Amino acid sequence: MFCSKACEYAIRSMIFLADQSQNDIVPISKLSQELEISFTFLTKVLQQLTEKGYLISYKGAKGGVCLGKAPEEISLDDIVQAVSGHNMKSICATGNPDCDGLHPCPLHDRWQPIQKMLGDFYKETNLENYKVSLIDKLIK
Amino acid sequence: MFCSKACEYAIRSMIFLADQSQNDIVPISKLSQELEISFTFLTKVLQQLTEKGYLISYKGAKGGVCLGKAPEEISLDDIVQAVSGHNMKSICATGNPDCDGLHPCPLHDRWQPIQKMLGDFYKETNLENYKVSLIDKLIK
DNA sequence: AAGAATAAAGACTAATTTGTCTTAAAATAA
DNA sequence: TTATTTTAAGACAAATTAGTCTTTATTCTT
Ligand code: FES
Ligand code: FES
Repeated sequence: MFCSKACEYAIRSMIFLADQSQNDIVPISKLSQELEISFTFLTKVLQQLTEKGYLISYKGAKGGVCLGKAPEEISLDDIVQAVSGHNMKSICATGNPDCDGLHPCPLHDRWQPIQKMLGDFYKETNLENYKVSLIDKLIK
Repeated sequence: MFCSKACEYAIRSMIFLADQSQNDIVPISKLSQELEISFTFLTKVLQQLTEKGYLISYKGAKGGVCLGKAPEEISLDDIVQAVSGHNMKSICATGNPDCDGLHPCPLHDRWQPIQKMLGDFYKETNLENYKVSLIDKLIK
């Protein structure tokens, strides 16, 4: 819905890897089993993350992938951008390609605060803090 | 991004119609010109809104479409649902088909407040109040 | 009654996304 | 070295979405 299937698979895979207590090397076959995603398709999706440095891949026996950066250095927005080529920063509710306020669509004023929170969520959520609910954050 | 092109076209068309001072009958050809959307494609999209009663269509010379209900009776969520068949109420950030809290994905806790605001936005925004910014609403 | 304007409907095409299959390349294990 | 395990890469197929084209039915105008 918000992003493509490919994006969703990427996010789920990255979270799975972040959940490994050590930054272990996990074969994509295992990821595909655990997350119930087609192995060959997942391989292609994760290649895009490897290209951008968010994953490191190892060929051969005992090979697989592991996080390429510290968990707090990888945001959901990074993942979305790597896989789908655009971020969640300027999404217009009516499909305007640039929701920048210069050429606002009729929904712009009302949509903007929602859009802002959405963009912040993707940018500020990373593989370290994704477990912390935003409500907890407000309580503290 | 959030919805399909068809959805975006539907929302833009409905807002255009709501902006007519009277609830005039507007030919789809005019909508397609003003909004720069393919005429034949737009015709098919708007047919779905006519089926659900959100539009009334008139064939023949001087024909066209007009709103089928009072503007405040038509929410963005109604439009999305009519055209794409699903609403914005339970959207999981990782593609989980039912984001209901029973089978939460790893992002659920953190995502939920955002999801709530998003759902409320689509449900509470209608063709009458879409111009009112949510910031204004808070100030009052 | 005849012609023009308009939505409806259905078959078709094009583009994009999703997914499969096969082969190659690299690394480990025996 | 040879076999096995794994990612990489590219061609292909299937599904979904977007868009076109043509015909029909309806309504207004003259
Ligand atoms: S231009 Fe549409 S929401 Fe900003
Ligand atoms: S199940 Fe994924 S956000 Fe609720």
